[in-house]
Amino acid sequence: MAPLVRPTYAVIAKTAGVSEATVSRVLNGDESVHPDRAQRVRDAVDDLGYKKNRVASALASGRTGLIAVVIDDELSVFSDPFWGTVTSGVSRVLQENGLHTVLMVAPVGSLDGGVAHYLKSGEVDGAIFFVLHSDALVNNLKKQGLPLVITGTPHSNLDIPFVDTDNFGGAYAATKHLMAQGCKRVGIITGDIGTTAAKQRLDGYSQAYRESGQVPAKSLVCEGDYSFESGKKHAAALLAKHPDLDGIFASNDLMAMGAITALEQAGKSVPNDVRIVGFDDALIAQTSRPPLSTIRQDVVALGEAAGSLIIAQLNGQEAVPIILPTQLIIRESA
Amino acid sequence: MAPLVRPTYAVIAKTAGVSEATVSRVLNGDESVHPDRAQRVRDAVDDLGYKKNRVASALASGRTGLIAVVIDDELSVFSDPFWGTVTSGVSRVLQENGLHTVLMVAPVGSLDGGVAHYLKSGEVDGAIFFVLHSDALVNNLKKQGLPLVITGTPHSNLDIPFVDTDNFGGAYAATKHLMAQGCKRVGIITGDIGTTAAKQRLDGYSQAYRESGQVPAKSLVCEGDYSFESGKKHAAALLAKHPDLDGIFASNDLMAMGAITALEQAGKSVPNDVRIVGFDDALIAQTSRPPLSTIRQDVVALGEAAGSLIIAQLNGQEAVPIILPTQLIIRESA
DNA sequence: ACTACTCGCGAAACCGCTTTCACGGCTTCC
DNA sequence: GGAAGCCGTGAAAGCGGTTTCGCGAGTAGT
Repeated sequence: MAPLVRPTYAVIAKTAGVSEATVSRVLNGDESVHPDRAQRVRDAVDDLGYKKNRVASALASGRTGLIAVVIDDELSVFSDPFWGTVTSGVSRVLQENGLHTVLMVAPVGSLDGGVAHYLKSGEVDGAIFFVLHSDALVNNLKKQGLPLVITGTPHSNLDIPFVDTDNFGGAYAATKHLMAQGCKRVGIITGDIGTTAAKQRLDGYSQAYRESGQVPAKSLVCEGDYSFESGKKHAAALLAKHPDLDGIFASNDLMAMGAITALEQAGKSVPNDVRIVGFDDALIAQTSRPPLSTIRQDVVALGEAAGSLIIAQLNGQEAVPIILPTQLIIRESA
Repeated sequence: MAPLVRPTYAVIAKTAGVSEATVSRVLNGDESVHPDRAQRVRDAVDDLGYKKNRVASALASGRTGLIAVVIDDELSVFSDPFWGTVTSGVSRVLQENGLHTVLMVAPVGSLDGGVAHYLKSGEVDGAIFFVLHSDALVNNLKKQGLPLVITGTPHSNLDIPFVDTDNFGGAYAATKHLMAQGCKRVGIITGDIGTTAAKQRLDGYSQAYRESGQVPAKSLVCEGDYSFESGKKHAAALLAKHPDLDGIFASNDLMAMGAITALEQAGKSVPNDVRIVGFDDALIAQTSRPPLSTIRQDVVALGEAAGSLIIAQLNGQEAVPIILPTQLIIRESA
């Protein structure tokens, strides 16, 4: 069993017959130590079951081994499995690299709030921002030289590395698929158009539409809010405005399901009368009736990419934005 | 703007005209400092925009202000919004108390793995375990005096405070409700019976059944695995065995939805022929068709309770298990 | 053979905060 | 009036690593 008091460098140094400085060198991979002495140190470490005290190490070196994952929002964000899944991806990559994930779920608010202070206090070696409501804090942190990563394409050009799903490409593929199935009049229910993801998906839809030789009517575009209810409401509205509607691309699966509900209530059959494609490939896409055709994004990979960008920065490597590909999943709704 | 180099006690002490010891006392709420000097210190802190270096503080005091949330499983756990939601509850409570959440998603494995080492290394002031596969590690940590909390009732009596939902009461209420609606033959699709939660829900069902003057037939009990597919499969099997089946209590909403699908495929109407109640009140319960009657558990509150139990222990207070009540939500499926 | 470097290694300063310990000044009690 | 006790305070010793600096030995250059 492990000893009650954990050994320190002093003990290692004595049993290995070297100085504490040498112990530190060996444990930090300094090559300049003679192999024999290095081995003696390693033996002592093993014998004593030594584990470095990361706090002391952090104080001396200025590196804490902690990366903050900041979710600038209320708790509700986490009830969506999306962010939880991204977080697990982040966590895994960091853990593999000896780093740990500190979770901060809170409205970030001002530059002076608790979260801001924590990030500035040097307690973390880097930060990953999920939902970004204001650029002020990240700009400030960037100036302080803190390695940062943003998930989702930022609105403005922040010159901070980010990771994102290929929203444009996914929406483009979804719309193309609908048209390939023979749809002539395809509506879109977007997400909050204030977010870049929603905007990019709309752009992908528009592009595919134009390539079919038509211009999407303004009235075919509805701005939803990613909720089931909004999908339902806008699908009903679309149908009312366009009785010949035969396709809908919804910016997420939940709205797609709302749309299915609305259409069936209106006596339309999915996919016979109207075809529907969602986005995300969430769990509900499979349990939906009919099972939902959708654009799969690899959410864990998104988190892993974010983690790897942080690590790249810590290693002084260049960190360039990462855009992950999507995949069209064809089920029964389209 | 904040100064480039952060001030230290030395600076505060000099500008306030006191010793560093006094600065420390003031900043840690020691009452014994003369009010005037204390105020001078506070003024200096404000003027200089001082923020305590928590790493140095941690080294000196032995308290890191970090609480680990350990999920002893693969990443997949997080694709279920359940744990993400619990985590956000934990995070919020801790943050309010000046503590931070360190997320560890990994198979804990042996007593010697990375997670185990981290927890033993004194880098965290406490740990909250979510999915617990083995008692060995927690027992070990408990012996070391680390404040611990477990979510979910442990199998064995570990004498470690835990938080849980009133699984028994919820299942009891669900079954009672079905019977009150006139159901005579009610099946149950449980979760993995190896988990205490699944067992408790089964017990609640059995108890309600018995109080109706009947004994639930063995063949009315199916062991599922919380997946949509398993709900579908077992509902079909139940119906095959019991053509007079008129009610199903499913241990979670996803299985309840699977059951609805199976029943409708078998030509049964929900709720007219068979009534169904789920458990969780997940998002999908509302979007289900028909909308699912279910047992709501307050998942955020579960996390908050876990956080508060950790805090209680840190304050030297007694930490007793917390069981959170459930609520019957009546929609259309029963 | 003598200076000039290099190289491995240990002594010691240092990271910034906490906490013990002891001291000077007061009050309290016989 | 003197011993005893209390209180607020500062000096200084840690906490357990990391890192600078310089020394002595070994190698090389002339």
